[in-house]
Amino acid sequence: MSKPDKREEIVRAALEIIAEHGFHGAPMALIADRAGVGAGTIYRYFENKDVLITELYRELEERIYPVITEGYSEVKAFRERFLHLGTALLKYFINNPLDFRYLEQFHNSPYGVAFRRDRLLGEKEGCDVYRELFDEGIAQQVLKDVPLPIHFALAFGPLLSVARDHILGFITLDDLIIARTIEACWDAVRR
Amino acid sequence: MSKPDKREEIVRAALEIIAEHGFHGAPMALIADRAGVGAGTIYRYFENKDVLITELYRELEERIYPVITEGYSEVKAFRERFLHLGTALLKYFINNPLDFRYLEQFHNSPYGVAFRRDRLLGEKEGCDVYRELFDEGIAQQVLKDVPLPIHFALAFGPLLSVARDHILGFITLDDLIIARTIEACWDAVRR
Amino acid sequence: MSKPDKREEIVRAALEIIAEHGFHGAPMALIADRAGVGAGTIYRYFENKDVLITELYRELEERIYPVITEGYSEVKAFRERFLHLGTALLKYFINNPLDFRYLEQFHNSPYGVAFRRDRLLGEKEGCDVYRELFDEGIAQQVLKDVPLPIHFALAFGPLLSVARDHILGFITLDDLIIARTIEACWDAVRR
Amino acid sequence: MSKPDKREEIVRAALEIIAEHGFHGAPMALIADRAGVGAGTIYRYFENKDVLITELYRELEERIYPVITEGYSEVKAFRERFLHLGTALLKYFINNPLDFRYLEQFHNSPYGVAFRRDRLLGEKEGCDVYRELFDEGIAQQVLKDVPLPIHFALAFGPLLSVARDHILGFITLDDLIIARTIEACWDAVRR
DNA sequence: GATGAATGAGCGTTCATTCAT
DNA sequence: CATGAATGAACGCTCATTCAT
Repeated sequence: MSKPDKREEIVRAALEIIAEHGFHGAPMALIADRAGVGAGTIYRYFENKDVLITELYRELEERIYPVITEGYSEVKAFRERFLHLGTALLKYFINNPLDFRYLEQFHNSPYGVAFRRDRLLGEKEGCDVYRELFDEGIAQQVLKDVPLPIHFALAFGPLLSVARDHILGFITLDDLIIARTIEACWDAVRR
Repeated sequence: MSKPDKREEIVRAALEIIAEHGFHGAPMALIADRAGVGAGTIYRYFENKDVLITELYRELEERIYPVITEGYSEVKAFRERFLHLGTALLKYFINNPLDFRYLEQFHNSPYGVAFRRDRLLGEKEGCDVYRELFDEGIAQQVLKDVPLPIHFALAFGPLLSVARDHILGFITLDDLIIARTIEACWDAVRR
Repeated sequence: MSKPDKREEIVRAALEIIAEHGFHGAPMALIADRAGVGAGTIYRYFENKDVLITELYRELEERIYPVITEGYSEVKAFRERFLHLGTALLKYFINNPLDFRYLEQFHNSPYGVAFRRDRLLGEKEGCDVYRELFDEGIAQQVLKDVPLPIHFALAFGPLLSVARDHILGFITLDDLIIARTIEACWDAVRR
Repeated sequence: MSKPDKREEIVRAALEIIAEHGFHGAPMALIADRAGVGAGTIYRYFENKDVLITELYRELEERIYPVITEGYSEVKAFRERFLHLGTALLKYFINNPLDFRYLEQFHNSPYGVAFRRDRLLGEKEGCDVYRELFDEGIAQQVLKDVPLPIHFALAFGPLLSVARDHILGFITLDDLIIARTIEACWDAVRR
């Protein structure tokens, strides 16, 4: 197993175990085991558990981005673009429940809060397609006159909630319901 | 300090610490300290940490209910009732950030999932005003034709997200923004 | 409930619980509960748990003595007396399994060792019928020429072992087997 | 210190402390200390305290067996074989008082009872020399006509009692007394 | 005298991290 | 580089004992 391979295995193992059992149900020794490496090896690639967790988050973001933006064109109508990005994200979550559950764990934790604070304040790079789209929508007065974070909430709030319910088995989403949900989000944000 | 006082102090301390640091950042010894009682004392009132956590959740629910429903009248127009309940809940969260953060911690944890499963399947009692309202709205075709959990997501998803952002200091809500946010949620669910 | 009653209830409860679950499976609070008294009340009658345990032992000894010696006559033949005392003790244990298990717990513990040391060294009073009988047997050369403790071992060792097996359900004793067992013990000690 | 060394040290420390103070007088931390290892280290070798206790018991059994059976020959006369096994066991106990006291603690505890039940019912392997010897003696009518457990009681009961007395300093055994004691046991079991 | 709520030392156990090999 | 045995601080929880009522 070559060096980058080990790193990858560690990240994969961490994703699986943390998504399923949470940060505190994921001992480093178990992650190492599942990754097929020694416990000490993790510390060659990640300074400590916190770094591993944060790094994994960043990798997930990067993995999602190209999937979301596939077929996305900035020349399409605004509404269409909104629906595209919403639908793509929701479907990504449904198809990658481990990723979703990890992201949820992360957001709902001290890690996530600190991360988000950096994002908002430091203007670090993120899933900026969304930001650009909303900024444009506000500028063009297609979207309601509320601050950006409210729009994020109106769009992503239901989306995450619906994804969670689906993954936990409380509802079963199909294409029709997905479409109606995203359109409802559109009703929320549009003027 | 009288008997019920101690229980109350324990509950208060647990709320504070868990809201701030999560379940795993809240050792029983620290809760006891903050409550001004001995470590063993907690176990006179709560069988174990899990029970304390679940019980605290239930108490919060009970505390919230009357506040939410104050001034709520079933004879008012549907839209008005929706706005009332949404606004009341959001304001409650803003005014009681510890409660909000605790509820978030709870929902995003095995406790919360199990709890919710019971709610959905067992039809246990809960914040049923919401359920009744949505059921009525669907029946009367005031609301969009999507399953109940989708409506919950469309209404509560943004609300929780907005409350979180406010409490974490990412935005500052005022009455106007609150009103616009809830109205946007109304746009999402209404036909 | 009058004062001596409470003491009696405590002793009874302690016997039951300790016999069943051992010293460490018998919290004072549980004993108090079973006795129908407050936890603090035990300390009015017994200085601490150790004293309760030792006191209970002494009471059992006193309870056993008259049962054992009933119908016992020092004028009967030596062998007959031996068989009487052996049979009586074994039957007592079988009929009072709680007593037996308590005594076993006690003997096999620091308490028991200290107690026995006092007995042997300090010549404190005990179940002296046995001692007198064996002393006489040795003096009269009816018994083998080995020290007194060896005789105790030869007589009581099998007896306790057999009682334990019966109480634990490994064997079922009847009058015939009991008789044969005690006679075998007689073969062991007699010249 | 190499790996098996640590395990050995832990086992030795556990034997010492438990033999001296009983299971409940032997905190894991103390065992670790005495073994010269960290508290957590014990758990690398033994899943938990119960497993350590049971494992230690098994090791003692295995340690004893070859000592007992040294010079034992199945072709010798029955009486001689009985005396050999009895004497060997008693001497082993005298020479290894820690082993003896540990075994006593074990037998007189839930562990021991469960263990023995398995032995009797499940026909698991154990110190089967004894069983075979007694079975043969019963079959050949050399031994009295009583069930096997009675024979065990008649032979081991006094033996354990005598060993205990010696180890606690209540008597001092020498070869003569040992021989007489075992011969007395022989008188007990033989027809 | 009787109570039982309160205590806190002490237990068995876990796990992030280190470091000799 | 990689390992995994070793660590020990920290956890949740128990229970003998005390003392205000």
